[in-house]
Amino acid sequence: MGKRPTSHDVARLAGVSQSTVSFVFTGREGISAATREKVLQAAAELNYRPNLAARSMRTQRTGRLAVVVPFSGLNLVPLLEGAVGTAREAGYTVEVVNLPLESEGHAQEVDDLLASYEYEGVLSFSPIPTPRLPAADSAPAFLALTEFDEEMHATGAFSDATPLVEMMERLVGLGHRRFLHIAGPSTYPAAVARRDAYLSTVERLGLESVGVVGGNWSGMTAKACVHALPGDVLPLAVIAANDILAAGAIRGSVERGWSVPGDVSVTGWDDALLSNHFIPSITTVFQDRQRLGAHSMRRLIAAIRGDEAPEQETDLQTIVWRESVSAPRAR
Amino acid sequence: MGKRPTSHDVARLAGVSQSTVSFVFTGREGISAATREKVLQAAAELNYRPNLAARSMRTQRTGRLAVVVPFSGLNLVPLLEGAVGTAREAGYTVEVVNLPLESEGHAQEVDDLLASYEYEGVLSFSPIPTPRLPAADSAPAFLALTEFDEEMHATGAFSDATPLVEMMERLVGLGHRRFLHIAGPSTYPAAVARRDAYLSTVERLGLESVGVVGGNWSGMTAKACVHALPGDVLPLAVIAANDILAAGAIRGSVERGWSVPGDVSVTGWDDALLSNHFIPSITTVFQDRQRLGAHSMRRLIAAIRGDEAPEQETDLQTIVWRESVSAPRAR
DNA sequence: CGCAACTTCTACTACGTATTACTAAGACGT
DNA sequence: ACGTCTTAGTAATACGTAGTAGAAGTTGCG
Repeated sequence: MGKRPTSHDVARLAGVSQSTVSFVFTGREGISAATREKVLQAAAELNYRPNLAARSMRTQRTGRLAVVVPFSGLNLVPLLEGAVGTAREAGYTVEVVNLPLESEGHAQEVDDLLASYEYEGVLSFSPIPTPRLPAADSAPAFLALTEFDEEMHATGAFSDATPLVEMMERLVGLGHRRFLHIAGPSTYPAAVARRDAYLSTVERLGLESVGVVGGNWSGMTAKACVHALPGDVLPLAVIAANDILAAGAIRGSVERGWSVPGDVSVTGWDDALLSNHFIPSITTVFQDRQRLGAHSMRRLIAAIRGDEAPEQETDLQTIVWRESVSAPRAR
Repeated sequence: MGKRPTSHDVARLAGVSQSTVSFVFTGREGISAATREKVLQAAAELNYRPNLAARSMRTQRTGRLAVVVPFSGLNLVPLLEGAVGTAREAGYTVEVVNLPLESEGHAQEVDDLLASYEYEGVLSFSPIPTPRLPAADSAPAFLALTEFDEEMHATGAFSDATPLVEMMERLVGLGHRRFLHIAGPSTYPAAVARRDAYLSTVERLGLESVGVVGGNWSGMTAKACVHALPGDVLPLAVIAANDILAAGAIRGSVERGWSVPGDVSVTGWDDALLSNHFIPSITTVFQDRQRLGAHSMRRLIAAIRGDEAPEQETDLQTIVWRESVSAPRAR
């Protein structure tokens, strides 16, 4: 008969009380080795697994976390991999909740998630303002990977745009003076951070900026932007917020008969799958998303347990220099 | 006091019994509109949510599904998006379990997942043999997206290699006679299916095959394979199992001074992010992974509920013709 | 008016576990 | 021999819900 065995069944078979079975499974002191062995053997024989729903009701803990994810162009797999793996090691299971960026009422949905009491913590990879927490003491921990501060500037490891500054300085060192930025959508903190870093670097180094164009993650748009440039902008350095935009920019340049990197140097971001095989291969910023995912999850779990927050990870982003960047060709 | 409200609290506030509250929330007949309204208002006031652990214990249903995922090179985001969205609409939550392809004992881990009784169903995007089910009647439903049949040939929508046949026929129509296949790892049913389709098409049409090379998803390997070709193979048509491999092959061809598509035509698979901006843009097979994910989840849920399996989706894969393919240049 | 049928609600119980309070039995010191 | 302390186990209970059996009130019909 296919009835799921309970701790009572195990107790009966082992000749002990249900309490003893429970003690064995929760690892409590004061059980003799002989009894423990008997219980474990009976449990194995019946293929017993504790009923997590019952346990959860008794302990008032669910052992479950939610990850809020904007299923969109960006590659979330490494982030998820890091987060899920870390959570599992800590004994949590992870549920994935889809929260598209475009959807109305992000904050409301996250609020609901928190208020549902079904999760001990919620980790959001969607850029959303910190939601209000439910009134209860037992409010789950919440952690957003990217958060807006009051001035809508981005914070968080994802949004660290210093590699962009470093790339621009290197380009200047190679002889570049004229720059163009192809930006991502302003709903993305990371895109905003890169745009701001671009503008402030132009300002600080006294460079010529042809403009800030774009505004979405479409390579077609990037290509169109390059086609719309005046004919006398060469040599030019294009700082794209993304490898897709960079690829579009390269395509557009080549279509106009401009050589990359001879006439136009291009940088991207994300180290997309085909970037290193692109012709020319694309200079980009590699993000260690798996490590970032794992780190975020560690922070969340520390918050749940009241532990001290783990140290911030460093070197999550590294510049990968490739063929799409060179000194401007003498004209 | 931050105590979570229960149905008893709601009942007290609404002046009814706990049973009535339960009836309202489970939508049972025989509750007057006035009473229902009173209950809902009290619940809203207390911000009451049914405790799913208690409900689950009572109903013996968890409302949870697991998705087993090989976090590896392939882009799983659309698959997950489709699957998670569909499950949510059907009232299920989805947990993500990482099961790397390389790990030992796949079947064991999936068995454990099934035997844990924590999930009503398990959907696997990892290519694994069908695991044995636990003895209980209440065994959860299991569905693997890709399954091996007894001869280790791949089945399942992912592994339908007919677009490859169609691409080869078109290439033959353009005048191609000499082919090369760059294969993926044989642990992937889809890779095996494409290799087999390649070989049988070569056979059927009496073509010349330079070989089947590769064996992983690395573009570097693909590039090396092209470099290793003899100098007199032109014109050549390269059928790569993947856009990454295709990109590597194009890179290798260009490095050897061969023009693509003039000397070498190349096809890929997956429509990777940068494929349409590649120079030349890559002819590929677009997979509607989101639709496939949603369909797989519908199948799983139908199996759980004992419903009839939904009809197989068609047109999940479509060929996208791009610049990397043309008639061989006259030599 | 009386009985049946229906509507609307309530009292009570079971689900499987973790844990508190308690008991029985030795061990130990005086 | 007696009381105390320790060890190893048991009995009993609460967690919050869904659903069964039944009660109270209302309507229908002869």
